[in-house]
Formats: sequence, structure tokens, C-alpha cells
Amino acid sequence: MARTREYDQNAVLTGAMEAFRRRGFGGVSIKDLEAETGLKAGSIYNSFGDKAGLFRAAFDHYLEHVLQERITEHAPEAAGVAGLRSLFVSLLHEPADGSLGCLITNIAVEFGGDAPLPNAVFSGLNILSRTFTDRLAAVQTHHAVLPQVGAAKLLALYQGILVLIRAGWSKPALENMINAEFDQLERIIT
Amino acid sequence: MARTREYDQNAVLTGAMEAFRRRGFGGVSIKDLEAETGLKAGSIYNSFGDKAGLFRAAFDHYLEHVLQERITEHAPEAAGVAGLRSLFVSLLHEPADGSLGCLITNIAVEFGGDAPLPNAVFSGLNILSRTFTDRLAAVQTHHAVLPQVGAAKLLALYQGILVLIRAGWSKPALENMINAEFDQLERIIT
DNA sequence: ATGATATTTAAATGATTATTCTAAAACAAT
DNA sequence: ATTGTTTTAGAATAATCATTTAAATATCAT
Repeated sequence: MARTREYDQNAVLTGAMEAFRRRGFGGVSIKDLEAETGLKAGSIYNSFGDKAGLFRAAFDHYLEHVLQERITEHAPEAAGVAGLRSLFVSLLHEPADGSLGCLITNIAVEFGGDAPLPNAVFSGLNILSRTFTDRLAAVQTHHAVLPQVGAAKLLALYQGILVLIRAGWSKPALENMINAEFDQLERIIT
Repeated sequence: MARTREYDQNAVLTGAMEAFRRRGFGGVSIKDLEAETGLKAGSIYNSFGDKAGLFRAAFDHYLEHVLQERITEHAPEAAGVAGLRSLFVSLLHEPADGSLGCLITNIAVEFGGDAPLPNAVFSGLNILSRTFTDRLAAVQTHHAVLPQVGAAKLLALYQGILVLIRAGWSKPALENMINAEFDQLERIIT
């Protein structure tokens, strides 16, 4: 039988994920990944095939352990539209040293010029879109726009907020904006 | 006296700008820039100092000849809030072969992790923010949110739309969303 | 036309890139 | 303990990167 793996798969993926979130796919070298994962290049290639393979694994890890968990924590079905507000506000809480960033946003921008987008970008956007649509559909009234249309707006707003955070835009201004938007939304649906 | 410059400064900046819009700063090599500008590497370094120098010049060119002209065309002061709607819809018209992209959005995302942002990112966001604030302030009523808050929302929406275009999101869906948003906005202010 | 000066070109440089290879070390079952 | 297999570690590779250098070329004022 073979030697057992020494490293902690979860820690490796988390380290790689953080690097990719901060600096994008092209901005992270194998050497960087060695530093952030603790693995040597040989082990990375042995375990993940190539840089893109590790990236895909890290992106899946992001969807499962960052995005999904964030939704579960802030905006579960029972929390309704108020949960969506909490989800949006949670985006503003970032580490002091630069923006960690959202892989969906960042990779859509980095690859969207001509390179084919990783499937995880679509998966991520669909997870968000479905969450928004579901929460809006649950409280729909005849005064409001269709849930799909409202969800598209929230999706754009969500991505835009992440861009503005990345650009260093004032967080209090963003929080006021989010609250005004959800105040208005809740006024319409009640 | 010296030899005169052979190349067309405007064409050079346009070529470099398009490359940077599509593939970001890190995604464009000097070789790419040679192909897209027609200049040889030596001339690029002679004229712009280094890659970052050409990038700065191309970004300034973008603000002046793409962003400002787009605002002038679609959303001059006289056009009011209806002009803003036209500005947003204009974002959806892109070339068939991949997304050209907005330098402000793309560079904010690419550099926002830890690298310092070029000043042009702030300039661009401020140009947009001021335009939105001004148009909203001109029609403000007591029913609406403060112009600064409404402008922050439009700014986030604007950036988010650009991300979603980059991600290949359905353009008709985005257009419906934009129209619903401005229908609601115009309903409030009249 | 000539001299002074800039621009252009192409080759050279050194750093960094992703990836592969090789040998050493670690483990599990026998 | 020995065997078989896998993970490691580090060196080696070949490509590409931004940048510099030096020579050739082109232009303008005289």
C-alpha cells in the first residue's frame, strides 16, 4: 500500500482559494501557491494535474464553503427578504489588509474578455440568482416587479457592490445604499 | 532638429486601450501591445517609459474618449433621468466576439486585492457618481432617497451590469431589469 | 547636402513563468 | 524487515515576461 497524504486537503484548498480571490488566476504563480498551500510544486501537479486543476478545486471549495455558507448563515429560506439585506451587508465586512474578493466577480471579469469562463462562475451566479428569486417570489405582491426581474437587479447590485468594495469605495456609503434599497423593497411588498 | 514621430498617437492609445479592456493589465504582454499598437517594444519604452506608462495613457484615453463621450452622447444634463436610462442600456451593445469591458470595473477588480489602484479608477468612478448625483438632484422630490444614496445605487448597478455582461448573462434580462428600475425611478420622481 | 537628434528596429538580457523529471523519503501490507 | 507504491523535495527545462542596449534609419534646421 501507498504512503498516506501528509497535507490537509481542506487547508490546501483554503490557502489556494484565498490567493486566487485576492489576486486572480493570472496573478498567482505556482511559487505563490507553494507558499499559500504549504505544498511543493511537484505535489501540486501530482494532486491536481496543473494550476488550472487546483484553481477549479479551489473555486468549487469557494462555492461550497464560502458562498453557500454565507447564504445559509444570512439568508436561509425562513429569513425572507430581511435575510437578503443581511447577506448584502455581510459583504462589507472584509479584512483590513486589502479586499479578499468574490471569485465569481473577479473571475468573470478576468476571463470574460475572450477566455472561456469556468463553469463555477455560472454555478455561482445561478446560486445567487435562485436565492434572490425564491425570496422575492415568497413575498410577491401585485405592486412589485416580477421576481426574476427583481432578482436580476439584486444580482447586478450584489456584483457591483463587490466591485466598489474592491475599488475602496466608502463602506458606510454602501451600507446606506443597501439599507435604502431594502427599505424601499420591504415597503413595496408589505 | 529631430525626427518626427511616425505613428498616430491616437491609434496607438486606442489599440492599447482595447487590449487592456479585454484582457486586463496582467493579461496583455509587450508583444501583444506591439501587435495592437503597431509600435515595436523599443518605441513603446521610448514613448511611454514602460508598460505601466502606456497603460496609464491608455486609461486616460479611455476616460476621455470612451466614458466621457458616452455620457455626453446618452446622458447630457438636458436629458435628465431618461438620459441615465439610455446610458445604462448602451452598455449592453457590445461586439459579438467577447466583451470589450470597462477599464474602471476590470482594473478595480484586478488591482483591488492588494496592489494600489491607478488614480484613473477613482477618477472614473467619480465621473459616474457625479453624473448620477447631478441628474437625480435635478429632479428630487420628497418621496425619493437622497441623490447621493440614489447615485451610489446606480453606481453599483452600473458596475454590476458590466460584471454580468462579462459573465455572459442574458442581455434581454439585463435590459428588462434596467427598464424596470428606471420605470420605478421615474414613477417616484414625477 | 550636412549635422544634430529622435525614432525605429532587432537582438540580447535576466527574471519569472508553468511544468517535468529524478531521486529520496515515508508509509502500508505482507 | 522487505516490497511496492506514493508522496515529497529540489533541480532542470523551455517558454515567456518586461526591459535594455546598440545599431540603423529617418527627419528637420541649417
